[in-house]
Amino acid sequence: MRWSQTFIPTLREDPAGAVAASHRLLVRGGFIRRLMAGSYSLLPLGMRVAHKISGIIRQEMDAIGGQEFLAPVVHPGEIWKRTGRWDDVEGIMVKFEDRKGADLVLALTHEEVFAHLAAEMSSYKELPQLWYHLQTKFRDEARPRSGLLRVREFTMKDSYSFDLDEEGLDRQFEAHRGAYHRIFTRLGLDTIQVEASSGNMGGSDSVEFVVRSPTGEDRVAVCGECGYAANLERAVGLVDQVADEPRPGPPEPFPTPGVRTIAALAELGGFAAPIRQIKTLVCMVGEQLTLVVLRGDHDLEEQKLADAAGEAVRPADEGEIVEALGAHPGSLGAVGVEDLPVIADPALRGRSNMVTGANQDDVHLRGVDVERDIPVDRWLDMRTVADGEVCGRCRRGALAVSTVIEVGHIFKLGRKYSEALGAAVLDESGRPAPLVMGSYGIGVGRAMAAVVEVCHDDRGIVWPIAAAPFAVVITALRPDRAEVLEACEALYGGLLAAGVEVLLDDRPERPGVKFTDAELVGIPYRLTVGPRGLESGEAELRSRGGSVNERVALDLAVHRVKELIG
RNA sequence: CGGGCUGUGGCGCAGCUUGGCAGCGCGCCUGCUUUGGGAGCAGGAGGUCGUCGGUUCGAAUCCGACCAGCCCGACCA
Repeated sequence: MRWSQTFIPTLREDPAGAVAASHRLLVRGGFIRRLMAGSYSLLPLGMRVAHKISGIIRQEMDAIGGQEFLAPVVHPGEIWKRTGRWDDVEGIMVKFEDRKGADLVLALTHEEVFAHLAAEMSSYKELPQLWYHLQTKFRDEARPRSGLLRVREFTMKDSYSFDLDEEGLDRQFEAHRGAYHRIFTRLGLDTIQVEASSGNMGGSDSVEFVVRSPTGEDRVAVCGECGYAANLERAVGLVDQVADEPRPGPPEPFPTPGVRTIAALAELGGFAAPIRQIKTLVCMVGEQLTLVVLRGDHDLEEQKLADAAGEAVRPADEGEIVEALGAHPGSLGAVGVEDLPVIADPALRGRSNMVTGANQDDVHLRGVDVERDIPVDRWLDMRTVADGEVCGRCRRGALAVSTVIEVGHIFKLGRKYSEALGAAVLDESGRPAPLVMGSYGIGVGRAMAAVVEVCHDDRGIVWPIAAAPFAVVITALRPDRAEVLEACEALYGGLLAAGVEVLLDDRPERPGVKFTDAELVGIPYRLTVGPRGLESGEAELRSRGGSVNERVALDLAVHRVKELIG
């Protein structure tokens, strides 16, 4: 393509409010434009990158036996009601009605539709199946942010596997693990595979593919010894043991005027160090107001609690707390509370001589023996692991916590959707068997943004060749001179004939403008053709990453470029 | 949903405190000069100052409501 005739609106300045590098650079480079919060148009350059990424995804999905479909974006509410998600995912699901008043929803994912399609199968002989599509999803996120990293409308490659049994599912799951690894590697992304919570997707196991980046929204823990890696929503570490000095007698109230936080209480002395406090939180677990207690220096990981309890969890509001306990947050405790269930973190097991709130404002209790004084109903691991903690699996290595971008997620779903939607086949013995499903997703735009987060410098994007909108840009200096234009056209024609994706910068701009634009846009190779080099029949060939910087004879340039891009 | 902030030509911003001609930089158009790292000169186009209402002789500016967006948090199939 010719730059002069292509819509590439580059900007000299960062867009207002853009913080993430991928956000700034994709907008400045003319790849994307925002329509509303969390909705972006792909411009020609962005579309080319999206095509590259989709192409790689298709190749790898096809290689593991995937068949490409295209399912609709607007679904009948009916199928979502059948799986129960009509109510479960309230909030981010956009619901509306057609002219007849029938319920419709915008696709947030496609388990229901594909399970519905799978209901047409009738024999185990048709299995296994692996179906996928690249299709728009819409999720009315509470807070879209960071350009393409978290949006409301996006294209996702989602695939769905159907098997007769768990062994089949395991094979498809492992095939996806391999395919995803290859996809991200080809895109230049160094991914970590981490155990993750399945959230309200349901199902047994899930693995996220994540890329280390400070811009990410997720945090994961990775063991340096055994390779254990898990999202903090699930990660398990070993808690350090604390030796308590026993203190005889019942808990003793003491006045703590104005003390509302763990830190403020700790200032009263060593006896109230955070590690010697009991943190009492009040949560709505399902429909039940529940006391949640942890060690003072530990944080609650809500998802771990939700998964362990098998219920949705939300923090109680202040009104609910005061009504139930008669005190405000800051003076709460679980000692002697009989009318509410108490869930405790195992780090509190066996602890004694601790400090906690007395359920009376400005009063705390000391000398609390956890198992003696608190009526614990359930012990559930629900604390957030901390950086440096000992690995919960190998019990030797240290867990390193890092911030990551989630670029892919694979789920073992089991039979939830197939049972709800009647997707079953007859097995060898002639009995109906609900299909065992898996689902697997990659966000195309997020992958694009992740590549930019990882591959950029202070001048702009540095695309890996596999994702680049063009492999080469020919920068024509003084295109108003016939000899320059002729040489560029010859090169351009030669590269096109050789099947190289080439952009000819034929704009009547000054050299500096062209160089900076080429670097901002991030095209991997640049051939510079100007009067100076033409005197010796040469062009200058540079790689955006800096590893190549050489002069090539014009008649060898096509060959040399082919050699470099492979 | 809570907290903080912002809305002024295509982009980035000033002006608002103390009401009185709507400005600057970049970009854009025309001409001339220039051309190996964001050119110079001259001329020019382009704005319901987010929306609605109020105060006032007069509102970008003051007041109210609403809308939109950004950042932090909550939330996140």
